[in-house]
Amino acid sequence: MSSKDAITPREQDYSAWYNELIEVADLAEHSAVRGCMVIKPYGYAIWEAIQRQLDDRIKATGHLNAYFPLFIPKSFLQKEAAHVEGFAMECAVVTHSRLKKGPDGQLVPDPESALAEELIVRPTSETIIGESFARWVQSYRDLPLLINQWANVVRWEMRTRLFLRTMEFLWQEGHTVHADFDDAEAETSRMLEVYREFAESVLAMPVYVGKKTEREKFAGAEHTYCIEAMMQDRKALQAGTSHHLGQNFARAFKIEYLSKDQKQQTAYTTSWGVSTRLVGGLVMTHSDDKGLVLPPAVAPIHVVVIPIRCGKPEERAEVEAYLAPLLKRLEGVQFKGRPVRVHVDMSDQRPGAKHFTWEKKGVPVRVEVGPRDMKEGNLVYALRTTLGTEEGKKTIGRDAFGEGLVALLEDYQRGLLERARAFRDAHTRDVDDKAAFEAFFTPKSEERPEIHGGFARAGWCGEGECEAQVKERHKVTVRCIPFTGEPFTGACVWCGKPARAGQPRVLWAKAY
RNA sequence: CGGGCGGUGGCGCAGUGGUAGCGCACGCGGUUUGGGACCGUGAGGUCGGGGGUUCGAAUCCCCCUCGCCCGACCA
Repeated sequence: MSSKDAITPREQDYSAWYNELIEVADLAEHSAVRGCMVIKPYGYAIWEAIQRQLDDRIKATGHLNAYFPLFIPKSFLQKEAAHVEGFAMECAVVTHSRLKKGPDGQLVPDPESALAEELIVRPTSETIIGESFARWVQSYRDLPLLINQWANVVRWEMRTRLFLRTMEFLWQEGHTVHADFDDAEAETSRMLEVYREFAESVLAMPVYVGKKTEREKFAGAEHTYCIEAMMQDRKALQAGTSHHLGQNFARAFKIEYLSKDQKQQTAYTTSWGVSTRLVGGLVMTHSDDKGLVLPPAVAPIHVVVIPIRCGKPEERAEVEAYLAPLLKRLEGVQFKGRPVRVHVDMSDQRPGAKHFTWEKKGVPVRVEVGPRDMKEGNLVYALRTTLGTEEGKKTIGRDAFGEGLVALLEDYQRGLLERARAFRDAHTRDVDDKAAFEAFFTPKSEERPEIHGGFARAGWCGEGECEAQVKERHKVTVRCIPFTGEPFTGACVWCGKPARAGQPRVLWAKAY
């Protein structure tokens, strides 16, 4: 693909579109290390925006940040049976502490430096943190213990995709300790709600909330709650998880406290996380065939100004003088608690080329300033996506633009959420008949196998066997058992036995 | 980890045994500038890595590696 060409349209090949978009928007690239990515400055700025705003919420709910080691002694991982079972297949293992020159001059691990106990590069930190928590928690007065860490983790994946699944990824992982089950349960729910609100108000990504099935829950958890988003190819993306770990890790690591009535009690723990995968979700929720589309809340740049003429020093000076009152006006102006970010593109590309560049990078508002506008006290602006309203550029007074910018960004942010919600709702359907269920998930065309119905709400008996068969046959899984919805009294869509009592229709979908 | 397809300048590609090329991007000079400018002139590649066959390998053979797609696994 030459840089002059447009990217592959979504209709033609959704995967190719995704990969090319990440390249042309300059978000990330493959590294020399298989399965690992380099997050480029523009992509990292999006992650930083996510971090900042989520970190604010994590702190607002009483959590403190801390940092634990990258390396986990193998014996720690082994202490929780289900946990080690779940992660054993994808662990990077450190076996030696130094290199030496081998017979052929190549560096090899020095056999004499073999570690007495091998170290695992953390795939998640429940165990290493559990070991600390056991010492930190002594009394009921130490509870609840509410900790979060921002970190990288490694899971040795066989098949990777930029942002969606890489061997190393960045995330936050909250780890908390509570006196009893109910308090841990409240925490698990509270943080899921933080994620839901964050996804919708910051990422403009509508999500379904619910509980994972036994098959899909976190290795070592009592139960797992999740937020699930629908991508434009109608597949589900697990965008965040919150786990009630019960006493599983507390028992394994002896996280115990003396209660008010002088009894030694085993604590209850939770963990919850979201990762750089959200950036991939963001891309697949909003972007179009022209490139990235970003909600202003996470856009590294809110407004890019494209001067029509700025080749000569006197032209630049004129543009700068014209923009000065606007930039001054916007100083200190905030959107979603962060300064409004304006970039003036004085590079020597032609105006059209600048439009294409910034359009691909998803900047919400592009502003043109030309000789005509400067004469008339105006500027011309265009939104990255018009969201179905009237197309094209609008002329507005320079000062009026400054006045109205925050409202413009707010409308745009809301518009993206509404559009995504409408798309999701249009492709989420109650399906009660097995034949209809199968038809729903059967691609309409060989050429575009990814296009299928979307999310189906359907009855489920609750048996893992049914789930397994559906996955085998249609690559469809239960994404979650929604918290809301009428208890469903009909049959399991697959086996025909009665749906599990008191449970609503569950959410079935193909997933990333 | 299995199957398929790929790796030639930053990007996209041509080149099937005989002097490594093209387009875009890039540097310099100039003319331009309201949706991807044009002219002139330059720079840039031990052809993914290693081994083999050959007088000679980007090209043929073997091994490795990385990427993409499909499976199994997974945030």
